[in-house]
Amino acid sequence: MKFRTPEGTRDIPPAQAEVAERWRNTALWQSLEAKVRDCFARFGYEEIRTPIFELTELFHKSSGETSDIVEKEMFSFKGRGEKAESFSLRPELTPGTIRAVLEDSLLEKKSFWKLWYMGPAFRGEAPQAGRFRQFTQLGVEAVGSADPLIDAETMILFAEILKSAGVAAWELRINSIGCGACRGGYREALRAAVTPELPKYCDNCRRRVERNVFRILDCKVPDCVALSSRLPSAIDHTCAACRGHMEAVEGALKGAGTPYKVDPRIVRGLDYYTRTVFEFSSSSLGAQNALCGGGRYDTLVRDMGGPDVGSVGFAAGVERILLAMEQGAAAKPPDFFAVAIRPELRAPLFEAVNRLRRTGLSGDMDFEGRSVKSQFRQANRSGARYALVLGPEEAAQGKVKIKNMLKEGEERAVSLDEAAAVLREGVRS
RNA sequence: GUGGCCGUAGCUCAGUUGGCUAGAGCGCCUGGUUGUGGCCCAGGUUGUCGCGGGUUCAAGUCCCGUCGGUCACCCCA
Repeated sequence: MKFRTPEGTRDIPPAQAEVAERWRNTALWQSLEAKVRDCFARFGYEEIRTPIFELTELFHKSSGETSDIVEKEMFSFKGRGEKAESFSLRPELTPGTIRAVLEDSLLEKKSFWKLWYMGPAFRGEAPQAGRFRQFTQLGVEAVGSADPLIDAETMILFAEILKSAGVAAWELRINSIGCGACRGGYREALRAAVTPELPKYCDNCRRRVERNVFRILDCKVPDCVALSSRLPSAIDHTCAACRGHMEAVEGALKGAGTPYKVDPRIVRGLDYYTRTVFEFSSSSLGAQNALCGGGRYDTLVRDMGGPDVGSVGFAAGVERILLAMEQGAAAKPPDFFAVAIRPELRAPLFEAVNRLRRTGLSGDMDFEGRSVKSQFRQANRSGARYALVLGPEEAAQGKVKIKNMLKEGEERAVSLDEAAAVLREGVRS
């Protein structure tokens, strides 16, 4: 085979292709997409769509220069012409979404927006179970509110998505990393606590002390985990306002019956988070077990040149949700499959099929000139409830025969006009 | 970028200490039925054994290289 998908990318064929990985079929995707849209609608979120590439600079400004994502995982390319700016395929959708909110002056029209999105994102990492170079993110951004209830709402919403998708094995962990007022103090407290034992930490962590101490907390090297478990936790260093915010978030989660755990090790890899951060993970996933990550970002909109308003959002991996849900989905079978007894009847049959389709029924026929037996085999395989049979006898009377594929021996000849009614009646029951 | 494992039919895989013409199950096709599917029966179809080189009388099998996949580290959705 000469051509294959680029490393870390996947095709999603129709369900009948029966590829080994159950999640790779468009029937399953469509059913999840429908459920997800329904959840967003029930919670009052509206869809926004943005380009899949943006100016590279946008990601540097928003996601943070030191985050791994912009540091080494972006697919960047030069634009055309004189200016030849650098563009990048989006590694996440939050920056583009906020950019759009500002560019289209959404906040001038309404001071608070609940937006959702779903679309491809790209990161140049080494692929692995549940990790792809092109993957699909779905997420929300609630822009223009500092209300702790909206933090809780995004989490409750995602839990609802998991429920309706049929993902049972999940866990929600939350943390507060403080605001502009208290984060600096915590940073210093961390540095002070880490420095004396610095040689005991891994190479990575030693670099993190200067660049981003907080990330030491989510290092997975066993020695570092042991060391960092004794470090001061963010919650103890947050200001009264941040503590109050966290308590309100927890209260709302409890009230909604959404189970969660406070985990001081949740830090997040992106620079823009403030106060609430959270992560949904699933034990049925493998090493890459994060389903969804999110949190509050109270300074991002302002940093990007917009008004000083608070926001909160999350992003989830659609492939991972699909991977974690155990039930499959089959394609919807057509209402009928038409069979021509003689090759010369294929043209009139084709006409009949199209007439029935125009009435709203779904149906198909053979396009390979197969034998009658084979056509019935196809009818059976398609899952159609009815076979529509056109042979010399029926043609002579201007009729077609309708055969019920589910009931042995049930056949009746009717005029084409009646056929539509009979099929619709049968399909409905 | 680093490391482990794996590349044989459309799919899942077997293939012994190197040894006849490379196999099974499933699928697919045709027939058993002047115009009837599923079940059954009969027959049929498909291979660059990932690629290149080496050892050997002989390589799917051993060696080297290479490409691809996969899992893990890292990081994250």
